[in-house]
Amino acid sequence: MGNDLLPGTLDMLVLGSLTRGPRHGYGIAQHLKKISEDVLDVGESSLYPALQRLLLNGWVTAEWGASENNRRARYYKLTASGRKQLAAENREFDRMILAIQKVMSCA
Amino acid sequence: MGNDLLPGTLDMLVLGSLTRGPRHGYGIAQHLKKISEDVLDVGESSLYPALQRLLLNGWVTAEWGASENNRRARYYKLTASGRKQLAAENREFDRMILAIQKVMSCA
DNA sequence: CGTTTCCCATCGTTTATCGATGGAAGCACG
DNA sequence: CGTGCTTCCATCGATAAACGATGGGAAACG
Repeated sequence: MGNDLLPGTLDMLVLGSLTRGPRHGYGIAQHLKKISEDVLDVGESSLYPALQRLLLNGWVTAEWGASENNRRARYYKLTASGRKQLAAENREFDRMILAIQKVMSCA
Repeated sequence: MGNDLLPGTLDMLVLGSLTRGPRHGYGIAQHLKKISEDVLDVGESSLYPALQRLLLNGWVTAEWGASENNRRARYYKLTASGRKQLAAENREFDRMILAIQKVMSCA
């Protein structure tokens, strides 16, 4: 039931989910859903392509490991460059939101 | 230089530009650019398809007229249904923004 | 055992936006 | 009068992002 998220924000959301430490894909999806109180519902078919992008750009690294309960899982970790990217996307996002709100509050 | 706007928000922005009265396409683009202080830069090739969508959905109507300086121009006007749509999109947008900000402020 | 939960991932489709392009009509200027 | 700038319309093809459907394997759970 949770609606589509705003396109263009997925990479930022994923990077943001990794600031507190590495997570695996499934964990990222759950984290987003939980923190947003079910507003954001990222399907895995959106998530994994996003993670591929982030890997390609060097914004995260991946490492196989074991999840809390003995299952194999691929942990994604924010790199220094990823942190910069996150900051940049955040700034840009705020800029946009502000601009949009100016328009919306009429003037 | 003004960057891409957030995808998915264009319809809302266009509808929002019409709350104060009818405008023609070119005027909408200028209005957005001006109010947002050059942050939003909607190309006409993004704008006209959007206007077509809005027409198809009955959220705006179009009427030919003359612009301030003797040029032929097509004026787009918000309908009642368009006003409802705008309100709905606004609510949804706020919901998303709030959710995203929750994620971004860590937690 | 069978089912659920966890966790990975790909493929094909859809949809939005953009860049490039084209045209016509008024205006300003030399 | 011609040239070019601004205004205003619009379409087309490419690109990229996100989604739905789908598939599979391995641990845990009853």
